[in-house]
Amino acid sequence: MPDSTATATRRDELLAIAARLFAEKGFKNTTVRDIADAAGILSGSLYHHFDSKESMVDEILSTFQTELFAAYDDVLASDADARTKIERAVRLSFAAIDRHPDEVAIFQNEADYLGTFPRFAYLAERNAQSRNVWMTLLTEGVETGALRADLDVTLTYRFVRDTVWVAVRWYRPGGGLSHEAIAAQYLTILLDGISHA
Amino acid sequence: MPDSTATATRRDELLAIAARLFAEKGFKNTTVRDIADAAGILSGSLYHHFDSKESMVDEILSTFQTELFAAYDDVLASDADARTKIERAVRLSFAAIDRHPDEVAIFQNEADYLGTFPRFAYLAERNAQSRNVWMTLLTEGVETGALRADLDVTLTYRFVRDTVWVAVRWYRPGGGLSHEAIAAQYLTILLDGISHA
DNA sequence: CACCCAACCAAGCAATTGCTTGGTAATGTA
DNA sequence: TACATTACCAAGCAATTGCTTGGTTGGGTG
Repeated sequence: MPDSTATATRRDELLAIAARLFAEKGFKNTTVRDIADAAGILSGSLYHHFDSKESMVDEILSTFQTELFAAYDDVLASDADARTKIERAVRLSFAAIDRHPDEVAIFQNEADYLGTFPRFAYLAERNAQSRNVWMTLLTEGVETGALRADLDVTLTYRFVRDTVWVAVRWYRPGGGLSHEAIAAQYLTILLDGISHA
Repeated sequence: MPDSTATATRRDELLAIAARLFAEKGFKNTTVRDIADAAGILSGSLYHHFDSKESMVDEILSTFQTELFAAYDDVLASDADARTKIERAVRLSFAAIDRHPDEVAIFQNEADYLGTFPRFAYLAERNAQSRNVWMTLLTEGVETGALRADLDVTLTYRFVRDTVWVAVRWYRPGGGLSHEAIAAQYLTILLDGISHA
């Protein structure tokens, strides 16, 4: 029996190495020789596993997005109240940063640029999908009275989206602060503000 | 008398063009030919005005940082109360995004990478300086009772810093929302939260 | 009129880039 | 033993990159 696990494992190893470098230095700024060096092989050998450097990023991003949006759909489909769903969506985002920091960083840093190529058109679609999720949750929150009535929902959406994901810039898995603790603190600030009650 | 104004003007034009491209596509991803094309000249002609592509970013970033931190120092030195100073610092940041969107974007996107080169060591220093400003303001806010006593000041600093600057990703000067309006909305969320009172 | 100089062109070079080609070593499988 | 497959190497090519060099132009200045 051919060990398809070992095959997939080596590929996944290389993908993980590439993801780390793309996240650290940027996609364009990472050469195939950088990736190969980090993996202990020659650059040409990468092309035994992948078609192109572009297809590496493509696979990294699309795999991650699929997983992430499945989780969002779960929250949307649940029958909890608006506030609970918002809290779950926030916590789930910080958990994603914890589990896939490189993927989140790549998406944050490169999506705008990569999105200009037809191949990465799905990035814009996912972005619209994410917007729908948050706008739905926030609108429901205002309508049910869980959130302030005078909220600019669009602006709040941007605020929440940006603040949650930008944490990938400083959060390091295994550091002093767990992603759950950060999510909790963030939710406190978001929901109740930093001002003295 | 040689017209030193015209000289400086052409240089500034070229710098502005480079800044726009660096902000749009990234530093590494923008070629000197891109810049020259956008300016209507040949790539080699850029080297009549600048030493290198690197020195262009350098000048763009250092000029902006000098202006920005002068404004922060103003706020810090004022004798207003903590909450007023925080509000002024926030408003001033959104004003900076309004006046220098390209420079802010470049700093946000490239500072981490450029900071690894000795030439751009000042970026890390400025970063530390910015941290000092915010930590001072927030700590003073907690001590004077303007802010909640249970705040994680370091975490709050990161949230404030990130949220303010990340707005450069979607804010467009001259759009429907003024930077003052955005700052006001943001301050409402930050200080009082989005939850129903 | 002779000259100056800022701004630019034309041409190209050396380094780096993504990627290709033909081959090899190791580990299985029939 | 013959064959297949996976993972890799060695060498190099074509395109792109930042930058250099020597020369030209055109609006001023003395």
